[in-house]
Amino acid sequence: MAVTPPTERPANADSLRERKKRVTRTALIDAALRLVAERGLTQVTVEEISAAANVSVRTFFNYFRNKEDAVTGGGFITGERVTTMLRDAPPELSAMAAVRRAMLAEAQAVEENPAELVRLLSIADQTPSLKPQLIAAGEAVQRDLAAAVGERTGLDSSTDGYPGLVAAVSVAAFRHAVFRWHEGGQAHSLTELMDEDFGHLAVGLPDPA
Amino acid sequence: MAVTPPTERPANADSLRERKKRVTRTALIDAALRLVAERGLTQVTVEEISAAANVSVRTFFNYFRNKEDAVTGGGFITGERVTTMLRDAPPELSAMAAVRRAMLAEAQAVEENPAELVRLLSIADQTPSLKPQLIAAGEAVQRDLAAAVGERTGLDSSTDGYPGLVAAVSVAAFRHAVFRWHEGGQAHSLTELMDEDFGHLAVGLPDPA
DNA sequence: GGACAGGTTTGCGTAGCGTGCAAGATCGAC
DNA sequence: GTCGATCTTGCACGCTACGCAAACCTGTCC
Repeated sequence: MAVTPPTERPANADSLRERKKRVTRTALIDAALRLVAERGLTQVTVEEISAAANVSVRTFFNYFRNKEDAVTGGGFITGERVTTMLRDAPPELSAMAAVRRAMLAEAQAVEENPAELVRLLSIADQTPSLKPQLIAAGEAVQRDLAAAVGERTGLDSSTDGYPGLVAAVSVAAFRHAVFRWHEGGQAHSLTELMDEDFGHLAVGLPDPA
Repeated sequence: MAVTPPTERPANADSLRERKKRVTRTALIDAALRLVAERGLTQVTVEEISAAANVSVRTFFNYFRNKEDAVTGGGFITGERVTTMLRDAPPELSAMAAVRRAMLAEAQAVEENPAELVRLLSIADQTPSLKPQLIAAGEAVQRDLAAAVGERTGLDSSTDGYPGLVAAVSVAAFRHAVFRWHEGGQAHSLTELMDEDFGHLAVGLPDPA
């Protein structure tokens, strides 16, 4: 056979090399999260993070552009799950109904293992300079989501505004629910808060009675 | 008279001192925008910006935390106008209707003098690292907006979710309209795009026919 | 106009950030 | 085992960002 050209085989996707990279990456993220949670972002240097992960500083910068990237590098929504859920949703659902479902599923996933997200959010509200970075992470999700909504509705997301609007608004609502959940000390269920927000959205955000 | 204590008079708000500060600040912003538009963010140093504004580098950092701040420092929505419009809107309007009005007014204001915003947006899409910063700038507006909506609806924006949701979603829609307007080369009227988006929102974002 | 208090600018020093480069180590395929 | 590709590392360098203290400017009171 040998269909694969000699030079076009980056890695087996689960080769030793790839595994090592994943280990290094998560080691750096873990070290960053731990140290920053202890002392605050500005009181931790890249050198310390690198040392804690047993790599050189130069290697740190091969993985992340900066300290902030390492802390938020785990990210909390991948967008992947959301978009596949959108594709698999029954076709009779409207786009917004499908998005609502996907977001609720995401919320449930978070609630099954909230510790990591809570740690990240706690760091974030002690470190205002992280917020832009966190928001930027959501941007990628929003782009994917817009494309998926476009696919679902048969609209070209680059010319028609609807898919992009749905994506922007949905991510905003998601974020709002997550922040509210966190601010309230996770007293209320994230799933409920999320459903409440998307319920408001679905009826056009009229004044509450 | 002499009601004012000796130490409690920071500045006349329009004293020579305050005017000089404003001049320096805008000189720095102008220099930053001009140089970055010419060469790109990474190809301009703080030293050059400072020199162009006739101040020392140290002074630059007295005004801005970093280069990005200087470029986006002008910001494009102040939030002030929006919130006062909200307060002055006829009380029979629903919160969303009032927000819609305010946002449309803001759009019209932009269209009367689009050059500055267009320049900023052009820089931004040649410099992806600026986007987080730009979006973060909208955060302040969102907070003000939430408070204003809370006032209007009689809800406490720190406990009730509705005002925050309206603010988050509205800012998202605003941003979406602005980006779309800019991506389309300002071919469509921003006001129209804005109204379209808020129209979708008002009816719960159903699938387009 | 002189003097004082508080605010602003500046230069200096310094720790840390972020990247290009080239040498060496490691891995994958044959 | 060998060879190419990839990853790690040290080194060097310029830029960023801030603390500090001296010099300077502004507003106010007498």
